[in-house]
Amino acid sequence: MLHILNVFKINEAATEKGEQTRHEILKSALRLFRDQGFDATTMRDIAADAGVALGAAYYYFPGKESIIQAYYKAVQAEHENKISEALATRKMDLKERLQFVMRSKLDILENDRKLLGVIFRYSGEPDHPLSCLGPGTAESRRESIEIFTRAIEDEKLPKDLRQLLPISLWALHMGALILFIYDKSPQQQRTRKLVDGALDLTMRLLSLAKNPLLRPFRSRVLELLRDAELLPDFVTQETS
Amino acid sequence: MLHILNVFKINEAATEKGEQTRHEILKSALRLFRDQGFDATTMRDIAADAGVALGAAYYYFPGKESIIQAYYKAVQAEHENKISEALATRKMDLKERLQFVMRSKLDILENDRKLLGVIFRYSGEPDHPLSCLGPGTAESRRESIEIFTRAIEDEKLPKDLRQLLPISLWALHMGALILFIYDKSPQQQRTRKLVDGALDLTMRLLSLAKNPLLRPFRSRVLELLRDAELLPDFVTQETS
DNA sequence: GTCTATACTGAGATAGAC
DNA sequence: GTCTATCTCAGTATAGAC
Repeated sequence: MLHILNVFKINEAATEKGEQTRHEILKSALRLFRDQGFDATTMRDIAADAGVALGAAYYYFPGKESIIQAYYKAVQAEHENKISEALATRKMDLKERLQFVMRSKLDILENDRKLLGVIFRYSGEPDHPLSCLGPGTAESRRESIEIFTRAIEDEKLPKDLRQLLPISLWALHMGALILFIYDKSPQQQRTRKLVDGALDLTMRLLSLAKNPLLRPFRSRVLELLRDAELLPDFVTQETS
Repeated sequence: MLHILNVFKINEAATEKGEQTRHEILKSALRLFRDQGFDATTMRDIAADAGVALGAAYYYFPGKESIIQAYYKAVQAEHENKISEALATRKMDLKERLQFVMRSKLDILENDRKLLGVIFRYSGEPDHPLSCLGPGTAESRRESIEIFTRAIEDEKLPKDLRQLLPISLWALHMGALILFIYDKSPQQQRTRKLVDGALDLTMRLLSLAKNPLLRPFRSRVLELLRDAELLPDFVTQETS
């Protein structure tokens, strides 16, 4: 039952009073969210549990959702740490690297599948600052895609695939998170199997992509996504 | 500026007082939602606009979200009507039929892209009755997938593809709706182009699927989805 | 800048009268 | 079936202690 809060230990050590309080509030909030669910937990509960006044909670976090946002940022930070560490110490081929990226993400989120759902709450509302596909989260999304870019950067790949792959893998990863949330199988085996299988297919597709028979498809897909502005430039930048 | 409310005309004609009131509330709600957005509109606004008391609004709709649900049901009903009519009157080949299904859906939702976002609000919360992927909306989802099943039923297709295609097309359609919501291009050309292009690719892939070179992929994909319980049986039935 | 205490507002939801 | 009155509670505002 290892929880994500390890991340905050960095802050917890060398910190002034303010950061300490902020951390306490965050800790209480996450425990309550995990315990009773996001909607059932009130800001008053959180403040009470953290031993501060309601105003203090609002002083540090504009609202409940921004606490979730802080949590997800911490998740991403931990994910990046895990990956940097693994890339530095182990020798892995492409498939192993991608597997590591996917699996470690699921491992981190394992006990927080309910919290994760809140991340998707505004996915259909472009203008909401927490829309997981909107401009408000562009930076976080860019970082997330970057992880995949790094995982494939040593690979010999044609330029177009180098552009296409990270965003596709990121999309796969987002889909996996959704499935993960709905997955009632023990230890979410279903999701883990699907991710492995999908990566396996991706590997095969990659080597197949060079086949002359499939060339037209490859450029067709790229053209399509480019027209729809679904390539990274769109996803990572502000749309006005 | 043709709006979806035509659908309700069926009710509007032969109806008792109750249905009439219900319809008035729905009509007011949708107008206000379109005008000021879903969250900015209160049940009080709706009741006032419809000329009934707050309690009356709650008598007919358990809450704001259930109004959206009623709206989306009407959308689906209209979609089905349009398609039945088109299938009965015109001769279309497979691609034309699928294009018609996709395009008519976008046409119906054209002016309600903001409302549409609410449909996705609980996509990350399996237990919420309005989760667009959860058990609570299984019936509506089944109907939606059925539309695609009907659109391909006259086609000569191997059994496995017959099972795989409707759910894939439905997924494509869901993705298109998301893109549609975010699409700021005039008349949402981007989304429409993408849908056309994606269908074009689908057609090519279909004919390619018979190529011996791609056989292993086909069965691999199917196996993968089956293991992940992502084929219709999962999506349309209750999960306990 | 950090935090407490308290009170207010607005909105979703419900109970019970008619 | 419909209305009025009321409840609850998230979020805000504020005034002031340190």
